[in-house]
Amino acid sequence: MVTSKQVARVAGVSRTTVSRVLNGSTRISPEMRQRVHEAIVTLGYEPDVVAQSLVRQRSRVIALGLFPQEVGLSLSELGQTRHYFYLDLLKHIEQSVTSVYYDLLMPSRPQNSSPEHYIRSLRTRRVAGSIMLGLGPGDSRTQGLIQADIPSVFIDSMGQGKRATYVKSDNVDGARQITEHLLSLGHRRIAFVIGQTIDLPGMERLFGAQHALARAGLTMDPALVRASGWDTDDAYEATRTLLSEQRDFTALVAGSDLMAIGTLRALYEHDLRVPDDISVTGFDDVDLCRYTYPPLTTVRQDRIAMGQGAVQLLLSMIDDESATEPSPLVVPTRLVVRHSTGPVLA
Amino acid sequence: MVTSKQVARVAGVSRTTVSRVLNGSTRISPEMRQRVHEAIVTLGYEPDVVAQSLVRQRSRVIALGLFPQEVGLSLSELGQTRHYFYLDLLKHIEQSVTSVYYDLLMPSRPQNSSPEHYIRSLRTRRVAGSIMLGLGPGDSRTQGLIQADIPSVFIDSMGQGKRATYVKSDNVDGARQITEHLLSLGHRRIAFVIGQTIDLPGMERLFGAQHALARAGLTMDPALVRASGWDTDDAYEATRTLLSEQRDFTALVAGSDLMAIGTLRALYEHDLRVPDDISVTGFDDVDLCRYTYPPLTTVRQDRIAMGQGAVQLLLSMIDDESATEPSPLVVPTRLVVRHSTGPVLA
DNA sequence: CTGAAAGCGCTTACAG
DNA sequence: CTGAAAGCGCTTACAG
Repeated sequence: MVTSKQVARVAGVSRTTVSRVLNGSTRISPEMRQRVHEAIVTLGYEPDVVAQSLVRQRSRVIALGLFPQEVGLSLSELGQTRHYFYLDLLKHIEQSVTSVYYDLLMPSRPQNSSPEHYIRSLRTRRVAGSIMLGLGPGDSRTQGLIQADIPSVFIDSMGQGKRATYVKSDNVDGARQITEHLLSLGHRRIAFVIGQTIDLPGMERLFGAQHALARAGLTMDPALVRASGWDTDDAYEATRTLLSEQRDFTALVAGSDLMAIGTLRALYEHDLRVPDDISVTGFDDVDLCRYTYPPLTTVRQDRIAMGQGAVQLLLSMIDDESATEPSPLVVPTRLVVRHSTGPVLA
Repeated sequence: MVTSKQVARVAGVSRTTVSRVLNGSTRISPEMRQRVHEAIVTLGYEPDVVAQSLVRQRSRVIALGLFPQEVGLSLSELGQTRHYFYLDLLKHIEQSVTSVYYDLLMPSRPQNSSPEHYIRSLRTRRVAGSIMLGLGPGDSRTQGLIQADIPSVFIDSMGQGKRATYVKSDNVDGARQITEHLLSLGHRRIAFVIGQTIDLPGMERLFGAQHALARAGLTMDPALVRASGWDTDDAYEATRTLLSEQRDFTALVAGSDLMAIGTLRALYEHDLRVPDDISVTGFDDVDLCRYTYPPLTTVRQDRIAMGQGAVQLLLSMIDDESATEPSPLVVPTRLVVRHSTGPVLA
């Protein structure tokens, strides 16, 4: 490999000067700068990032932590329906990270991974920061990260500390909007097939719905609420069970779009038509929404704002050592009305 | 951070000894080993991987390259239906990589990425090797990698060199099996909605089908062959077009399971029943196959063997500098008969 | 504006 | 079996 030493020799300067040119230091005579640049091109030099990481005590790498998990596998779960939205979000994260020339790392995680262990492994890799996507509420990694000095941003789970903050959609407002949409269509008996109530999005969406109901002078009927899990299949099963137990509702709010897909299938199998017999709503606004039958009324999460915002926050923490505790970013959501919802037919 | 120097001091030995204990050198007295271990535990020491990488001239990191792409984004496309199978495969790759304590890296790639540029960026990162998944036939990265000294294995695209090899399913045989299955059910007019003919899996599957037909004394009718692209939607559109032009076929071979899903939808919209009116087959055997209606007859790709095999090959190249040119791994495929295929009804 | 020297945290011949 | 010294390829005070 070409080293800075060789560049220095060819350019007839010291390695110090080469380094300075590379790092855009001022106080370099144009002539030196010129000579060094020529040598760099001639030799096809590119600095060794490992050496840079060592001396700077920090690499240009951002660790990615995904989902609740025991075994430490990050990509394993990505194909699951419950993570469909995150796949899309990940794209924007990667885009932002890549545009500032950081790499994304999936650290291998040992089995016996205590919080300390996890932190230590990030530290020995000298990662500049970490982005944690969709962790569960009691994830051991959160513990360590919020008190460590490694900048980190959590998406869809809460983590706050001197060098940690989080990003999330305004789930409460989104759920409120969509529930109000149903109420305005005349629905009064509304079923809720939600993901889980212990994680952040699940909790908030439930809360938002309750809020909307309360405003309308209604309360949520516990018999119409099912915390099924976030997969398409979970929602499918839960909807079937719900239908077998009672079917006096005119609308069903699913916890996500992919869940709504499961719900739709269960309804069709029961010969119920959407939206004529029952209105159905999703959450997320993934691309598939346009392909369901009928196209899904849902709440759009602004993944661009979320992804870019998360990276932005992270970079500002990385660059500003002395930063004050960064405040969380709450991204607005927006109701998208398609054809899976309609007025109550007397 | 705790350094080996501190460990040495606490244990009352030299850093050399600490290093030797860590790297499992023999020729260490049990007593020394004991003392060092104690110090390590006491201090919670873990070696700095960046420093290790520098001195060893190699990091414990494997770069991941995914899909044909201009912009250098790896995760962006993962959600597309055409990559559904790869998501599953990726899981096994990660599992294998992680079990030997390597990290997976998605290097950020600059826009003007020439082959040399790509190689240089891997080199300055000191990656131990790279796994390239589903690249297109003329990918610029392949060029560089096959002549570079960075060990690399290509999955589903061909790349061979002194330090490069590839892994793929036996697509030819799989396509042959499934075509013969249809032939044995009495089908003679068989349509093919295939992904693309320029990439490796597409080419091989087409070839296998032709082979089976030829054996039966038949030839492929060009009017019944559509190279649509690999997405569900592509297959959906292609099937619609096909049906609008001619419908004198009794079976349809889709290029993948996800494509078969698109095909099924198009057939239903034309009021054709599967398998009574038309038999349909997929390829891959993804989990969704059991959820389609009817469950899909398909060819199973052994993703475990592919993933583990790829990592195995890579590690053997990494560990054995002087290795001879490694031979490619071709993983057997297996016909899985479900309910989307049936005999021709007179 | 420029360079010699020290140092980042490790490993590895080389001596003993 | 053990350690002092050199070195991996950079950057960064410190002098000048």
